[in-house]
Amino acid sequence: MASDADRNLLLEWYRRVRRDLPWRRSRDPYRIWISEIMLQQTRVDQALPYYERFTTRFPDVTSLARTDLDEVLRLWEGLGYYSRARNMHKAAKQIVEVHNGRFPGTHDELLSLQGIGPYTAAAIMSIAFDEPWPVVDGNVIRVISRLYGIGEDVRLSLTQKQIARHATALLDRSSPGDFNQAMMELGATVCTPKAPSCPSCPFQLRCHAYRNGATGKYPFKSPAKKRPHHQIAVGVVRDERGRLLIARRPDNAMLGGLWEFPGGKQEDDEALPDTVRRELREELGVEVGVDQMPFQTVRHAYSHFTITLHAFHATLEQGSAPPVPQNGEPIRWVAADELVGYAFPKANRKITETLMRAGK
DNA sequence: GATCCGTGGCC
DNA sequence: TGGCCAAGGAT
Repeated sequence: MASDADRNLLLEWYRRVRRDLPWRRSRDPYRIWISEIMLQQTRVDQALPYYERFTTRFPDVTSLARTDLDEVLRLWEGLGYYSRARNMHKAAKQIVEVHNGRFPGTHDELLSLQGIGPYTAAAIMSIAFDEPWPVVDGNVIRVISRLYGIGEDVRLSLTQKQIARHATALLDRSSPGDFNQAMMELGATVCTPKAPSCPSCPFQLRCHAYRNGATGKYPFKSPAKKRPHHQIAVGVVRDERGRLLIARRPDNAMLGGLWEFPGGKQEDDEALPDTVRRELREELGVEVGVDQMPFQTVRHAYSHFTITLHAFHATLEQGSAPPVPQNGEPIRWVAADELVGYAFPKANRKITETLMRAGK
């Protein structure tokens, strides 16, 4: 199936057209690791500015390990999938404690690190250490399913194993790093999900999908379930000094470690101000007065549901107990111009931007 | 195996 | 506009 001719076609193409990306200017496994984590489910253009800021602030694994998670999350804010940042911080500590700060160089050692799975371990082994481990990411799945005409559902692990066997057979064992990056570069820039640029593809003439005029049929992916929509109401509680109440989300939760305005999901037949009162009573043990109408409404799409977020001004009622978080996580009263110092998820950040403008 | 986990760009 | 997609991993 795979031949030296195939490998050479791809490598020649890659060495001719490859993008000049910052992580391609280094063989430092630490920097390769940072880039691979950031690029998980994330486009190059979105990751680029984060990579620059992150590697400037944390030039080595030791500096990352000794920094508070809150500061790491602040640098990660907006990039999404925040468990990546929490896991990376934990892995940095593992590397310092278990490996004396030297980045591990075996596949098993990499897999034992938090946040490193089969893809990332293979990527680091091949790119940073020149070891022949094939990567199988979304790009490789798409390229190989078209190249060999694999029509089974790529959501199935059996299909992915089949594709992994092809990737192993095709891998150039003398330049595994370039080969893996070439496969991904091809998927990202030529063999794209929609309207692939087949005339500029090194595999055009040997591609099963192209020869059958069927690039749109590969890869086959079974339909996704549609995402539910929720109404969310939050309270922006202001004290007598004008400070605002924010709460930190638990590390093991969605958006874990980020800060937010307290609130929650609207129940059936519940007015939104009542949602705010109920949620703040449940979460913080306080009684609050809430505006009748929200001062801002934000629509937002998460990975598996969508929300409409309604933000209400609120104040503690006379005689209310002070806020005490029932989940044991920190809360804080902060001035509007201090909100930049905390990591907020996107929908909440839109609220803070309004408040900071109003605070000027 | 199925589900959870963010955000931005694209059509 | 709504759904799809992006260099996946953990549970």
